[in-house]
Amino acid sequence: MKIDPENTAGLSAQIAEAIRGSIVSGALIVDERLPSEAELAEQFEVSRPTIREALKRLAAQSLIRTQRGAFGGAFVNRLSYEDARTQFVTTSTLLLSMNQVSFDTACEARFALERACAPMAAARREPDQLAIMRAEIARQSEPNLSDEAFCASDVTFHRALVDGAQNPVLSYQLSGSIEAMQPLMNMITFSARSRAEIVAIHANIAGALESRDGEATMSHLERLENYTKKLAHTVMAARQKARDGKGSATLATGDRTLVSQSEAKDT
Amino acid sequence: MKIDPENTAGLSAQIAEAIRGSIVSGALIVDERLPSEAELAEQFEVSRPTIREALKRLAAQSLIRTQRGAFGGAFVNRLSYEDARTQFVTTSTLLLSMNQVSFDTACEARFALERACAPMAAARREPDQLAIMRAEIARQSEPNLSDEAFCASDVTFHRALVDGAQNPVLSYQLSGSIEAMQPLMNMITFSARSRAEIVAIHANIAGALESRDGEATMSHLERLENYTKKLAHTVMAARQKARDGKGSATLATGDRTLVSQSEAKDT
DNA sequence: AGACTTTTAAATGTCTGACAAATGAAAATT
DNA sequence: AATTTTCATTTGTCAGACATTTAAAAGTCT
Repeated sequence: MKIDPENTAGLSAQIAEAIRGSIVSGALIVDERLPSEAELAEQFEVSRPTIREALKRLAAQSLIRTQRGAFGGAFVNRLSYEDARTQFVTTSTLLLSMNQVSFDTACEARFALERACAPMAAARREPDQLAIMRAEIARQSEPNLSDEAFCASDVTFHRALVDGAQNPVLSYQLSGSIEAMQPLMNMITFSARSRAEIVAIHANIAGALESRDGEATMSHLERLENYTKKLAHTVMAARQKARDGKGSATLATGDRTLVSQSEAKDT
Repeated sequence: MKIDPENTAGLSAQIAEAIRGSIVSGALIVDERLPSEAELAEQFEVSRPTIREALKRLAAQSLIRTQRGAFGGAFVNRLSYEDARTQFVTTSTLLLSMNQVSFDTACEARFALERACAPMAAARREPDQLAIMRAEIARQSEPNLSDEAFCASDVTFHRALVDGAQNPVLSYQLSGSIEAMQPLMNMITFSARSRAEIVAIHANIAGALESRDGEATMSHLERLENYTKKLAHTVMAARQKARDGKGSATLATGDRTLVSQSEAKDT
């Protein structure tokens, strides 16, 4: 593990990379304690603040955790599904909000992934997941529910569906993907009419899962995808009209992202 | 944006979180320059090293980039698909290597996701993707190819398939997922016999995509999944036998992960 | 002897102050 | 007018110091 002081990348970045390599390669195993900051500073021949910056980089990625006090220090973290999911959600959310991803593209990806686990969920779902889905359907039927709460319930519903596949790796990816789309979904204002339609499809999905019918689950999901896209298009068309009204020229195609974007200044 | 000095989370973590919030909420837009470290230190009423640690945390997640010199500073980064993918791959790789994920579970997730984009790839694939797949099939047929090179070619092949769906969000997730599984795949030693089998299935897949047959693509992918699992089980059974030979008692089920694991010391 | 309290050493968290290096803008020079 | 030099700004790094936390070790009392 040697460091090049001339490298423009910066010492702390190089050191972080070196330690990350040791973790990935298995030289440092889970729960193993790293040398103290003072020792690391000596090893890498840099100062303690530099080491600390490197460690903070690793901590930001949940690769290590630190503990104060005697016999404290930095320890290799066991990356939990929850930690991984959180990171995935923040990354995906930012990706969607900063890259002018069209609503259709994001929506298509999300439902393609969700359909992927429909057959597995139909085959393996347990009463728990069905119960959650039924409960969320009931909540979504309440008339006094805010749009945000409706969307949050939607996320819980679909997460239960994904969890029904009983595959933690799939759950990690899909629930992250679904959650990352929530800000986009929150842009849609749901009328009583559209809510009823969505709840009906949700009920279809729950029913298909109950009777362990994977094919039906997939086709209902497809209907839901198309309906969601249609709703989004309606919202965007309305906004487009409002924008046209105040005279500013904007994109004519209705399939751009809903979130407001800063002008893309490519570096 | 106020900070609580009494919070046990640590000042730099709180400050990083505050700035992250400003970025996610849109208060800070892409390519906007943050105040200088000295100014931030004054605003948050902490010292510059503390601010620096916070900024390094954000830099580790590609949320900001820094530039030295006059009119330099920290700038909000536009998160690119490539950056997001890289982060996703490292996170997923670590997750798989540190959580005793069974090979079957990871394999099942990977192929479920890949099948999800098969219909879209069949409908939209362009000559480019087909050309890449044919080229990789040719490479995989070379007899003098190392196992690692064979796996790398495998990744390229499947990535082309995924890219065929023409959905960048899907590509970001799936190619990341496929790449994260490579270390597990590298554990398998491919005999000439098994390579021939895999190449044949790959050819089937390419053919199905060429004729835009989504159903056939999916069924070939399913065959490939089952064959991959079978291969892994054979390898694991052999290792199990070797381990039994030297007398150490281990798990009897053959579906545990291939990678060596440290004992799980739950915190 | 055993249980409880106090001490203590090690480690991280933070601060102050300083210097080096890079960088672009403005000023000076040709 | 073009080029070079100067210069202020900002990040990168360092050194040393003190505060705070923590668990082990030593001490004390019953």
